Formats: sequence, structure tokens, C-alpha cells
Amino acid sequence: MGRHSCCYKQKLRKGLWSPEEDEKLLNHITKYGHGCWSSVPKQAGLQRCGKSCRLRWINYLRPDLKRGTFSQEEENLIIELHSVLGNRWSQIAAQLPGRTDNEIKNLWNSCLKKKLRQKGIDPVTHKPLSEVENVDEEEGKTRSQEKTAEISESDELNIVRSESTSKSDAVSYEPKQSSIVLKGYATEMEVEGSCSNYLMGNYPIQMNYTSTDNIPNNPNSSHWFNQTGLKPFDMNSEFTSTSNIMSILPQTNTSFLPNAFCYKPSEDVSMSSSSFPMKNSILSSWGITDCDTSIKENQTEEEEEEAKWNEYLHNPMLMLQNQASESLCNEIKPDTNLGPDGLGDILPHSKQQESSQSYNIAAFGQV
DNA sequence: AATAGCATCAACCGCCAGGAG
DNA sequence: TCTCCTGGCGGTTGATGCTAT
Repeated sequence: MGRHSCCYKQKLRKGLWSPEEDEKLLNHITKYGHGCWSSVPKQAGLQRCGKSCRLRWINYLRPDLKRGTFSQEEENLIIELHSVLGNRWSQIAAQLPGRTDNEIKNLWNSCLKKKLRQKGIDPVTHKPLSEVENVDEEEGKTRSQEKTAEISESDELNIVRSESTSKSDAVSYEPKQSSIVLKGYATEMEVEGSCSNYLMGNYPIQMNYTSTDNIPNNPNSSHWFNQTGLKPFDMNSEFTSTSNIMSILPQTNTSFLPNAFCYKPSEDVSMSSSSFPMKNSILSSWGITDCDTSIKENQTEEEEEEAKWNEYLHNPMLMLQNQASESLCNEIKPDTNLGPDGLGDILPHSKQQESSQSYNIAAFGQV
């Protein structure tokens, strides 16, 4: 189990790809497409397994890949998405045109985790390290009980995700935790009057996602993050008070914002795990329930919401897009559609769909 | 100059879901 | 319904390059 049958075959090369191999694979896929990956190596004259060819293509040879270092904006977005999606690198990568899940995963493990820790944030929970340590101390006594809770948590997750029950999912999935995480930030902000640290400095980033905003085919992130003409988000600047954050945000509808923006101190965290634990925790994590005057009571509405959030969970940009288009960026009209070229011709169908969710981020600098 | 330690990244491994037969 | 095959994903590893001593 596990190992592909093709990998048992003899004479298959492993390790780094030579330029000749790259050329063969590139030529073959350019001419014929990849079709069935398992047949690609044979047709292309390569001594590799199909899986290896696929990986090489996706991570290196694909012409739409954006090479080079990640911009600050991209890093911010990855952190933001990670706080919502956890280690679902492919979904995170889908929101970063030209970047691969492997690349993002490497960046996270080698760089972003460290940066977050330096800023006093636990990269797993996105919670201040001090809180994580306190929680560990307090709850360390009841570890065995936690184990049971973990199992039920992962069960909840599986219902929503309708995905695998792999051990990594059960152990490392974060979104449920993030409901507490973001609340933790907000609490700290409210109490201390500072919103420092989250996202490596502050959190004054407003993400306006629209379905059809123009975005370059091979976008330079510093370009497409600035499309609205707003001042770029300065990661190194610090907000000095919560009121500063709120004041730069539209007052009308902040329902899609993370708790960091709309936390209500009186809310009880435990409420999140009632009848729709996952939905509520996500709603909570993104500030939906927090900002509403009451929790949805109508069962039908709840079902609809649940379906919606299930969808959002699989495509978080959809939520941001819908919310943004409804309230926050009415003045920002989509200019053009992202055509099928660029990413479109190269990416698998699912990737094309995800990539076509172009978005526009208006990042606010220090007030 | 040597080398130990660290950082980065490409590639592999193991697992799972879904489709085909 | 079952088995096999394949694509896809996330975790991990190992090679390589860089930096500090």
C-alpha cells in the first residue's frame, strides 16, 4: 500500500532532474499535453515514474510559474490564509497565482514560521505564544482528556470537509482553533490597546476580493496588490490602538472581518461549539457571529448558512469576494475578466477554476 | 582554508479519494 | 461490491549553498 506500482519498476531514475530530462518532459507536454501521467514518461522517453513527471511539471516546468522570492504581500496573504485554512497548501497556493503548494510549504516551514515566532505568535494556532504557553500550563494536567476531545474535533472537521481522515488532518488542522486564536488577538488588542504583531506587525489589511477584478496573467504581486491605488500595507508599521484599526474600516458592514476587527468582549468562546460547531467556529473566526446582533435562530437559515460555509471552507476567497462585493468595495468595479490564458491553459481544470477567482487586495498603511 | 551549523528547496514517501473495470 | 490504478495532497528528507567561527 502506498507506493505506486510504477515505482516498483526497474531502471526508474530518482533524484534531481537533468536539463535533458526537463527538455524532454517540457517538449512532450507542450506538444501533447500530459494526459495520463503514468504514460507520460514512456511517451516522452523518460526513465521516471509518472508521478515524478507530474511533480516536476507542476513545481518547476509549468510556464506560468512565478519564480523568485515571495513579496511581502504574498507572505502576508499566506499567513492570513494559513490562519484560516491550516496546512492546506494546495488551497493556499490556489490563491497565489504562479506559486506552487510545495513552494509555499517550504516558505512556511523555513521562513514564515520563524518570523511568526519572532513576533510572538504561535505559527500553529496563530495565537500569541504567551497564551499558548499559558494554556499549555493550565491544560497540561488534563492531557488525556484532551486526546478524547481531539478525536471528536477531528470528527467534526471531517463532516464539514468531507475529505480524508488522515492523521495529519486530525492532528494539525487549525481552522477550529483559529476561532479562539483570533479572539485571543482581539482580546489582547482590547485590553492592551494595541494590535501589534498579528501578520508580523499589524493587521490593517483589508482584502477586497471580487470575482472579475483584472489581474495580470503573470502578476507581479506588488502590482496587483496595489491596483486600487491605495497605499500599500507597510508590514513594519505598528498600529497604536484598536480604535485606529476600526476607524480605517468601513463602519457599515464588517461582518466578514476576522475577530481581530469585531470581537465583542462579552462573548463566550464556548458558544461556538453548540449545534454547528464547525460552522460556528468558522463564523466566529471570521467574525460573523460576533458582529451580528444575535446568532442565527432559524433552522433553515442555519442550513443555508452551513451549506454556504461549507462552500466557503473549500474556497475562502469566495466568501471574501461575496462580502467584499456586497459592502466594502462597491466603488471598485471589476474591469476585465481574467481570461482562460495565462494560468488557464496550463493548470488542471480544478486549478483553473480556483485561479480564476481573481482578487484584489486593498491594503491600508499606517494611519 | 576548513568545517560546523543553518537555511533553502527539490524531490520523494505515504496516504487517501475517486474512477474504471 | 470489490480491486486496482491514478492523481493529488501534505509531511518529510536529503542535497546543496551560505554563513559564522
